[in-house]
Amino acid sequence: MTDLTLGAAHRTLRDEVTNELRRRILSGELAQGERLVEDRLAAALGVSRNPVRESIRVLAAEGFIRVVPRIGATVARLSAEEGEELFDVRMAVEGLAARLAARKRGSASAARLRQVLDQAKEAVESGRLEEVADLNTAFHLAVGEAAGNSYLALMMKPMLQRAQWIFSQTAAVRGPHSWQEHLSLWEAIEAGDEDEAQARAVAHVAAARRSFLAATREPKPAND
Amino acid sequence: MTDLTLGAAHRTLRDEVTNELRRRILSGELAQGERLVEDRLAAALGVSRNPVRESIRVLAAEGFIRVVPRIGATVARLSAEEGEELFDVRMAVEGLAARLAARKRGSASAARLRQVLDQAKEAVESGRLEEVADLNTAFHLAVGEAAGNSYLALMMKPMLQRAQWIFSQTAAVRGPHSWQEHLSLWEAIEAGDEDEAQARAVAHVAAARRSFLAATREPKPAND
DNA sequence: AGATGACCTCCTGTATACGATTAGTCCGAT
DNA sequence: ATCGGACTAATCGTATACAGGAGGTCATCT
Repeated sequence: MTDLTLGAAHRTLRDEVTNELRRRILSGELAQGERLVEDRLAAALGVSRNPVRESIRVLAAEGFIRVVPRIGATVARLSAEEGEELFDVRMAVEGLAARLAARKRGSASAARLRQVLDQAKEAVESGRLEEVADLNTAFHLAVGEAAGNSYLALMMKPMLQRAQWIFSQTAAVRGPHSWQEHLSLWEAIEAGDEDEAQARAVAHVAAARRSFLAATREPKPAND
Repeated sequence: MTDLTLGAAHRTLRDEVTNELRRRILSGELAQGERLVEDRLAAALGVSRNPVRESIRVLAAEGFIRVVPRIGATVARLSAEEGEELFDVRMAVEGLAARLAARKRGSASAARLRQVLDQAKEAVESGRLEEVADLNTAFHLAVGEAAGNSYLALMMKPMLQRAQWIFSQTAAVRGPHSWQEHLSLWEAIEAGDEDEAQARAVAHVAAARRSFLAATREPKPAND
């Protein structure tokens, strides 16, 4: 490992493995219910079992992996109900995040919102769809960070990744329509209108829920 | 390890270590900012470093531990602001939990609520204060589980433990008064009154916040 | 043929070993 | 006396080793 990262900025193998496994789960490369055999993952990633094991514990705490003692780890299974349930949590949490972000408008992290919006606009227009999904999550998380509540942001990260996972599974990409709602939410936050920001955040999640339900009820995904 | 636990019910060392470390953090035996040296913890608990390392990752994901690569782990520090911030999150999340629990009244997990209430009443009357704190967390978590939303319950567990941690640090035990509010919340849930259940849950957290603020503003804790 | 039991393989759980980096300490030079 | 640099101890990051449980397979018995 001739690696030039210095000091605390060093990225350990366990972090790289965690991010890579999470990415593979979110993208569907690792399917729901698939076994995660430590030896094989370690060999595939070119590391020993230890970093893999530590990653598995973290991803289990985040709810992406199910671990049974002495049996092993599998990618979690997400029933349709569990998918739908998440939206209730999101409405409560993201509504709060939007309200607090509006209250704190103009903070440094609020600028990040505009930045993500611009990146997303560009990605949508270029048709880079996988990137759009990541930026979608990034925007929602940026709202959480703009709220200036550290635990809220800590908690939202796995929640939003789980949401991204659900959408990647159901192939219900909302794309451009979704970004107009983001823009609208951003305006309310910038205006410092707490009630409106919360309402728009909740409405946005509710719209995502409808899109999810349409996609799961019918074979053909609603691609609005 | 001549240990008779069978099958999936087996408790691994990492689980035991995780629970023990979490307990020590919540109780204050491990102070904020204290270094967690893997070797020493392993020796103190009579295990090797591996279970300890895996525990550290989990507790870091839950927000109780801060890890800096190549430097080590320390018990997280909680500023007064961070403590206060948590209450905003709790009001949003626990309000939702109470509403959903009221919607689902009569489910199997709703019976658990009554059970915890009874245990707590007994513990309060016997003056077993440490147990009361644990039961307090257990009650709030039981509301989360009665909501019938798996991710909500998953998310609430570390959140409530964090709340318990904060209270143990500030020595702001609310005791009996708190349990009357619990009883009142339980009644609203049992009655299936969603609005009232949410309102009472939010009010309960708001009262806890006031108690927390009073305890942090003044040296002498408000012990209502 | 179906059921039962022994064996065997795979894999997890745990421990130990070693390399690398950090931070503290001591010494010398200015 | 203070600053800088080299040495050293402490401790993390990673790899490897080994024991024991879980599940499958095959043969044998009924």
